[in-house]
Amino acid sequence: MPELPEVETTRRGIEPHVVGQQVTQVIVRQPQLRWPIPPELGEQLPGRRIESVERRAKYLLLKAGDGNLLIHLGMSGRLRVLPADTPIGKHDHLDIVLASGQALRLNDPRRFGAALWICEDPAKHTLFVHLGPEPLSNDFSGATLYKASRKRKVAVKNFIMDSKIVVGVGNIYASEALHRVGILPTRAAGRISRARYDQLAIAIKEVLQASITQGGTTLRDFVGADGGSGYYQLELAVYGKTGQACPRCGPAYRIRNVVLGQRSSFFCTQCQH
DNA sequence: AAAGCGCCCTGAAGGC
DNA sequence: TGCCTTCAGGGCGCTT
Repeated sequence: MPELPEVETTRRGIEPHVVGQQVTQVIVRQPQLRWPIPPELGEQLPGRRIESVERRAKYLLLKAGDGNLLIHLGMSGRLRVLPADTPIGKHDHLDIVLASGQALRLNDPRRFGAALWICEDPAKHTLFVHLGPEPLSNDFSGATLYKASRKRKVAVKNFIMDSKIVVGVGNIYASEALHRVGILPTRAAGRISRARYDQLAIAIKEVLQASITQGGTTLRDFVGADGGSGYYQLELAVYGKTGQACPRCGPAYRIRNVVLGQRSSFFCTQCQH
């Protein structure tokens, strides 16, 4: 389930293999992803040269002339660069074949991902217009969270997972960051002080950055762009640890699980308030 | 405007 | 063993 660190790791993994490459062919085997892969992708992309691979939120943008290939990995998507004649496997929905003889191959069992062709400036696209700041940028801070949260009654965990507030904070890192700073995920966003939001913003940056540094995290099925393991190496304190001892409070206190906004949330009632 | 939740999908895990 | 059910998850978009 790619979170932002996995997407960034994927971006870095594919970048050297695709930038500067001309696309020779687009092979769509299964167009029914989150949105259907548009015919324009196959019509426009061949013959173009990929100029850059950028990331905005969890979207990857491959710039090719006046258009962009947008890719979202959903929760089970993987991108790999491999020889174009590599036998296809189950759920290999899309190949972008390159002049180098390699192909960028999208595999996505659950098909929550997307591949779109965007002609306009991506920043003006409806998917991007309402996005909040990048969590690792200087545009994101405790002030961002504090200002946006006044009078908001939504649970703080849902609040920090709202892409209009800040992008790229997924379910795992939301729980982890809140535990780090001792904030209860159920607490109303509007009832948290500026000082605590300063800490929270730092914690979000820390967990995301640490995970990117580790080369991406995952629970199960992430494999890096070159096929290497992206298995989660960063120690998770609370996510998925229901019933286990809180690493901060010791064996007398157990991690609890509550569903917020239809997402499992993990926390310790002793050290989080 | 804000909040809540349905939905898209497959595979893993658990129950019987 | 095998079938069935449940759950997981990102995030758009509809409803209240």
